[in-house]
Amino acid sequence: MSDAFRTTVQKKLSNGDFDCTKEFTVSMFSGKHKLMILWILINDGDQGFAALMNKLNGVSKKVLSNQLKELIDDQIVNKSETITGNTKRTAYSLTEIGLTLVPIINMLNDWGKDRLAQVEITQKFNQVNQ
Amino acid sequence: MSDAFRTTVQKKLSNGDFDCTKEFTVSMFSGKHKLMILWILINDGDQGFAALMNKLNGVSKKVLSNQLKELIDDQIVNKSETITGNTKRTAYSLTEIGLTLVPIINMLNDWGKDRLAQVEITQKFNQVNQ
DNA sequence: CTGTATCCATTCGGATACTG
DNA sequence: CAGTATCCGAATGGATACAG
Repeated sequence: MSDAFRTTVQKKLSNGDFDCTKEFTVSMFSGKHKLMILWILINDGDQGFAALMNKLNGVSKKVLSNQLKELIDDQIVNKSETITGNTKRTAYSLTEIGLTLVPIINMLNDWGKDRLAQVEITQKFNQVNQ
Repeated sequence: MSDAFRTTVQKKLSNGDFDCTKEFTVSMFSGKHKLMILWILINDGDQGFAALMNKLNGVSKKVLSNQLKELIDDQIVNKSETITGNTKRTAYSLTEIGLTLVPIINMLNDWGKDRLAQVEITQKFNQVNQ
């Protein structure tokens, strides 16, 4: 899923058209890796840039950087930098607003799990009857 | 949002990788107009092609056609054709599986409404304090 | 009315090289 | 470690013309 949502929603909103509330919500996680980024922050806690790179398996730095920027822009994710001596440490974490997305993400996960289980059963059923 | 989700998720699934349950759910409505299509079917009941075109405001036939095809493919939407005499009537409706998305879509709508209200209040607050 | 076929512009994400 | 810059290919959506 690309981000036709985010751009379109932002245009609508800046034109005073607020009839896109559900699209607005989806635009929070419509980047290809955003859901997974949020999932990691929810389950594994705060993460540095490299840790996210590893856990995301196959994202380029540019893309990860962009998706994080948008999440920060949308106030879903917070970036903190702590400097100890001459080493800088970056950490990304969920904001309070980001935390309010957790029930939604869990619901998405549950629906997908149930649906995939259904599909699997159907496939087996069809195989048996072939 | 484009449909990087749908394609990616389908590839993962066909490779036996089922670790994308939430992405799978989002892929159900990741096309630019799918959420709105579902919203219309939920609130206004079954619709013909032309009715959807009108209510969607600015979609091209090709795009609408594609998004409907994918929704049908995902078993979220059903297409029925009734022929009376020599006139054919097409109607799109939600399937039983499609109906199970309703709570999710309502949740998305609620979150967006609340969040936009927050943002609006914040903006007014900032204006007052300028 | 309900689409399909073609062409085109834009956007998004991936690979790679470079920087502090 | 944490990015930015550049170039590129693929995918999406829009406009328009044509068809059953």
